[in-house]
Amino acid sequence: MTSVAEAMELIKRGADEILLEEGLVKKLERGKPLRIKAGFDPTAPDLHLGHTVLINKLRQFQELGHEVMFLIGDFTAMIGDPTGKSATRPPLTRDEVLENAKTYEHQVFKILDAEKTDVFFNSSWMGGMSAADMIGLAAKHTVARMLERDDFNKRYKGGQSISVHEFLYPLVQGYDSVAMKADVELGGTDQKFNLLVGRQLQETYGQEPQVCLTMPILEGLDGVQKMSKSLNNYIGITDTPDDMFGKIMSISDDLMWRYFELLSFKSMKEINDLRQQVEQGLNPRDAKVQLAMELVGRFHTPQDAERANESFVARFRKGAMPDDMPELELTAGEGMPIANLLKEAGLVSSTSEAMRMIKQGAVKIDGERVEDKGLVMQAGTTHIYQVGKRRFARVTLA
RNA sequence: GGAGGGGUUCCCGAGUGGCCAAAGGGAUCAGACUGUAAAUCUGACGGCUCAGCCUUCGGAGGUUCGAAUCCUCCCCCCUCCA
Repeated sequence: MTSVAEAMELIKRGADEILLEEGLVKKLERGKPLRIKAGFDPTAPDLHLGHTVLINKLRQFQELGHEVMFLIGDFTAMIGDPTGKSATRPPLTRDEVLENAKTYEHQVFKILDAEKTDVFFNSSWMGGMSAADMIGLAAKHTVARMLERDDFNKRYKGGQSISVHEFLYPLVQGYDSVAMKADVELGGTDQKFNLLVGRQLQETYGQEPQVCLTMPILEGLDGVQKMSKSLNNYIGITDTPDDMFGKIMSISDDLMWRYFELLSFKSMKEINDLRQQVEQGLNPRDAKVQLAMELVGRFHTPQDAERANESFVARFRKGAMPDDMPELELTAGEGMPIANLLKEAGLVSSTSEAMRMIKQGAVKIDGERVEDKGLVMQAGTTHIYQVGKRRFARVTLA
């Protein structure tokens, strides 16, 4: 049995803020499994490692023997979270929501134990709420308190519009905590306000208020901006083993430690030991390999991780070709100029780019650098074409 | 509804008649180097039948030998007032 102090230390790892810490200690001291809530928007089923920071924390609670409640915000998705400056989202159909939810669960259960996770949909209690109930709920909170929220406040003061329904989002999210009798709710730091509304509503409804635990937003591959698909600095959990491995190897040596803390299941002691070894001369690359192996192994298999590692070493340290690359056949007629071929094969986006790549010495055929940009490839040949270190294709001209 | 300001190449942002395919930064890509797709340095960065040509500066017209730059109309965004 883990002591309360030990549990607190685990829980605090990587956490941005715990409100209130005393509250959590008190709950833990009762020795009963706590009800841990985390809500997810069913609009974006493609998870990346940034999302998993929170899910890892859930897993930790699960390992400590608590009850994880995974909430799919199918009802709240209709409102659209006003957090940040997100634009109005198109409403989803029931089928889309269910489809997304399924993908979500599938991806999430690579981290969480499906057997020990309860999945909830907030439409199951919100859907039946009448207009009168809704007004009742709205009556529990004041405009002044809503305006305490930083982004509402800025928008209000800045003269930007706030739709009335946007005030409902935190209320509904808060009410979810009431309906689920949550002891703890997890969220990103940007969710702090919403989480606190849950606390307040629970008190209004005569429940012990939940503890709010916020997790930091993970930086993307650039190490500066938050990881997101639109910034294209993400590592998707469905990325191929090679890709995932490579992307992790591409993060800076500094950022690596942040990833270790937030993404690795290694204990902080192990991580600190590793860090010390690097300070004493261990190649940071080797530490990064460990991280890459762990994560690829988690989302694929340990064998995949092993293979990805081998192919990474072969390709980037020894300059070998990858084992599998796209194979395609193009019709050449009377031969095809190299620039067009590269474009057709999808290795470059335009013939202009192809010309540039050739000038820069980035294009190779079967490992031989191409010097002549007027080169015409004959029909009936098969070669491996390469642009840079990462783009390959085996092309047969017919 | 009224008064101002603005829309430039992926993003930010200079450019107010020719020297503009358009400064600078970011992102990206390539090369070199290396300890890695880290870091650093160098270069490229609209398209094409590629040392030549074609198309871009919110949209449509117009003025001019010549327009991102001037004129007209239209669309969109922002700020202030109501």
